Amino acid sequence: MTNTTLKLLAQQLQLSISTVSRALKDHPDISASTKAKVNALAQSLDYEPNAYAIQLRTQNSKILGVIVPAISNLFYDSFIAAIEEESRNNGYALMILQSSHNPENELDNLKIFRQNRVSGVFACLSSSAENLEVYKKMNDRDIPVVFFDIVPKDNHFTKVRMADERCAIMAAEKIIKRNAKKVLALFGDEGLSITQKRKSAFQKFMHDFAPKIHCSFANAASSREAEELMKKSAIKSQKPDTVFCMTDEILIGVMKAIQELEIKVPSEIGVIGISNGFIPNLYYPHISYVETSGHELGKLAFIQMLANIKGGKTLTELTVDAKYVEGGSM
Amino acid sequence: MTNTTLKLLAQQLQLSISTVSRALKDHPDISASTKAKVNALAQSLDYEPNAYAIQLRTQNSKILGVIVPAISNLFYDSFIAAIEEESRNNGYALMILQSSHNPENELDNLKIFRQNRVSGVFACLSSSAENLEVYKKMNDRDIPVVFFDIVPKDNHFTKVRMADERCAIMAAEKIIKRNAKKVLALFGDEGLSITQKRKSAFQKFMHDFAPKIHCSFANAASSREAEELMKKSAIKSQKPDTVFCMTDEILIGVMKAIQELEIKVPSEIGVIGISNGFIPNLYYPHISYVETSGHELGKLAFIQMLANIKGGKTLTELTVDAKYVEGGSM
DNA sequence: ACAGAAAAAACAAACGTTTGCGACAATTTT
DNA sequence: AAAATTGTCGCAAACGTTTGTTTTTTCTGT
Repeated sequence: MTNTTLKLLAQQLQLSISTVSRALKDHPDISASTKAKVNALAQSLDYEPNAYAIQLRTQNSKILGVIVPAISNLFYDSFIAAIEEESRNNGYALMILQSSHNPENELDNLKIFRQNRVSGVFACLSSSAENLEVYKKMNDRDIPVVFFDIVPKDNHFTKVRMADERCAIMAAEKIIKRNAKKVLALFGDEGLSITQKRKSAFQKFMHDFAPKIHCSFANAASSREAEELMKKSAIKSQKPDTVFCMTDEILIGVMKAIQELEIKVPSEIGVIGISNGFIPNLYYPHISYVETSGHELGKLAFIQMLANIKGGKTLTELTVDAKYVEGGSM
Repeated sequence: MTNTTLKLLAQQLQLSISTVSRALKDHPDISASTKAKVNALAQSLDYEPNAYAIQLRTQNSKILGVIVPAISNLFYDSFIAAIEEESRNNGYALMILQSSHNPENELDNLKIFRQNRVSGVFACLSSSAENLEVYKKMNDRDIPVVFFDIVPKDNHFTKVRMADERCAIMAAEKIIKRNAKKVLALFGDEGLSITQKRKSAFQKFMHDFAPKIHCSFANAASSREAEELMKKSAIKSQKPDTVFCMTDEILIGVMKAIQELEIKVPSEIGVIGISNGFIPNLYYPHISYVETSGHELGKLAFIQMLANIKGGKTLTELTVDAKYVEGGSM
């Protein structure tokens, strides 16, 4: 079955293509009666405008690209869900690609985006390798780029991210309130700027406001490592009475250790994390956490994108604030 | 900055557009020397073919659509990850939309797909409401549809899904091997055909091969409900010694109850689930489960899609088999 | 009844490709 | 030496829209 086009409609109605086109979009030049006829026929032949022809003509694809390290990720998928929703409400379609933490894939994906003349791209850098030239090239072509979560240091770009320092500090505050004596603070991949920010903010705050609390810091690149660190720490004579987990991944490892060693939460040990909330609510008691909402971030990113698309350049770094969610683990 | 087009290249090289076009795709008509020149200039001006013009001309979009109830889902996101990977390897781009379990959104999304003349769509029905006409319409327009996971009963479509009955039976076998005396079997939303399949297969198998084991069956629509059911059951004088969880959601609720009541796994109770593996590995000991891999399913779906696109119609229902993964919970 | 204005509709070009066909030279064949 | 073949390349139409401009039709007021 051949697709129905404006031409087909025009022929059947003995009208010109332009008249049909204008009728369909309710242009004032067209009489009410013709509009009615056109709409009726379009309906019955279920006409669907060809998006490609439109974009070719208008140079506006109404497609946004998203590039994430991995879709299968508790944080990113809520981010994606948010911008997907916003996109649909604003007449945009989404094209989602994942880099799988591989810079090469990232380049391939960006090429697809360029070839599809996306109206904008949301990007989360894959790993620490900042190959920013490509993104600059997109900006040169008037394709706005909004970075989220893992953003470049360069501030020629629009960026949205969580208030990383605030997150860490909020957690530190809670730890101090709990009257902790000895805390184990576990952070993620040392190469990531997000880790550095959270770690240094946490360290500084603890040092400034609770110098007497004994803190041991460590980095765990995986859930497994976090589990090992927790186990080792629990065997020592001086067991920690509170553990801070910078990411869900770390929290998972820590909780596995806690379950295995049958340590009681929160009586024997307090647990606090930074998370979007899914993982902390898997346990009993629920783990207290500082919420970093991918959903919120997505909404914010979308607003920025729209502003970029409509009103030219607005190069800013925005952060979405965090809030503390009480579980029963502190 | 204006995008570089074939026309621009042609002008700068004093060649015709068609020659440039052919040179770029290594057409035998063009001499090696011209090809070299063209490629060189194209490179330096980094020419990117306009996907829209191409599709308008060739009527082939090289874009595939995916429609899922929700991206934020442990199962779907691995499915998506798989087809995203395959797509990229095969020169397709992916357009992902979520229906949010809302049939209306599903329709909107399908419209976007039609307007973008996607080459095919992967669809997972949102809820039990089967509005299949739309999908038939897509097939009429030679847009292949591959249903996955939640598929229609109608067999005019290509479908891939997990071997639901087998999953349930494999779990039942393990339960019998464990010498269970009293088992609590928890299933999901009763309206879903997937629930019915798993439940009836499980029941029948237990009845046929282990009639002496006492089984109580129940449906839980949410994690919360599962938690309640588990708690109630554990308080009874006749506690179950084994619990079967049809989904991750149920497993989460059950484990929360188990942690709260401090029941020992597997000595006091055996736990087995059906899952893609993420959730079961969050606990200590790891929960034993029958694996339903979204990843596998995605690969299979993609193969089916390619077959549909290339070789006309192949209307079949394929299932991917499950395997048992031993944790420490049985 | 007629000029002039307003309303309605048609014309045509453009967006960036692909591709069948024809043009022209250089080379080979008879 | 004429004819056929081959190697390179250009012409032009087409894909389905949108939109500025022009043409045709209809409606005013006098």
